Amino acid sequence: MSSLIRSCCEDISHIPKINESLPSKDEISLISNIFKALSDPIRVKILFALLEYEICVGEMVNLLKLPQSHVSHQLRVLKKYNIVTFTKDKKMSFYRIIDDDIKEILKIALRVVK
Amino acid sequence: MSSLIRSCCEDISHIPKINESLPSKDEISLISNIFKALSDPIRVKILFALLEYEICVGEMVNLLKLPQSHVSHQLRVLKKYNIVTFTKDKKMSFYRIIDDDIKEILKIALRVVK
DNA sequence: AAGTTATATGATAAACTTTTCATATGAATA
DNA sequence: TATTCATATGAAAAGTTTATCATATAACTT
Repeated sequence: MSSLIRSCCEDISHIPKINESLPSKDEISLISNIFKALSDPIRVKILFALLEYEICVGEMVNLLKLPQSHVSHQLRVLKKYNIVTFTKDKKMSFYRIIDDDIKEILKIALRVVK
Repeated sequence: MSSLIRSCCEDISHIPKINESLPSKDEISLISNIFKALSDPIRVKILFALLEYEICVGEMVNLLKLPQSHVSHQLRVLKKYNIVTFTKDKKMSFYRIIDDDIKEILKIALRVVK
């Protein structure tokens, strides 16, 4: 992983080769959407809480100490980008992370900043 | 990883336990900054190109077909959040990804969208 | 059925990001 | 040292996101 090829506009072009190796336009857009979902500290805090818990909105309000509508809006962003889903039980919605790969991304990011 | 504890504002509080398990405020802010850096499709494209290459700005302009100042500004964002660094050689700046963990995050995100 | 509780939605102001154009810097070459 | 080329920076318009308040919905309770 550490010996990188150098690509420069002066020498013979690596661009066709690089272009072949890149994800498609749609994939790139979906990938950047995942990271957009994770790019806010409140949402990151929610997601670290959801690593091992399934949490209802009221409990998140207690955890985050933010207005309930603010918490709901943040959960909406996470839902919109397919990071979380929820199960209804009585009056409550219990949120959880959909994909273990997202948990893995969060754990690696924590390792990076540690 | 799949058996989650349910935390609800109605029953005995899991909040002290959850709070202990969470990264600090500063760590959460740094983590969300990593994701902010990755939250734009142009920057994601740049980073996938940098997975196996060290690329100068002019070559990125050729690859992305965007104005040179736009590419420079995007690289600035990636530098600001410590995702990339560069080596000067003659008149040129060759950019590369600093940390293999960031490469790992990008590869996992690609797997998620595939 | 009326009241209460849990969550979601809509509208909007404030804050931030993206994109562009123009220009600056700084290194190499004539 | 003047010119050229590669990259960086600054300012500003356009676009997007965040945070807040007010209100809506929907499901239980009385």
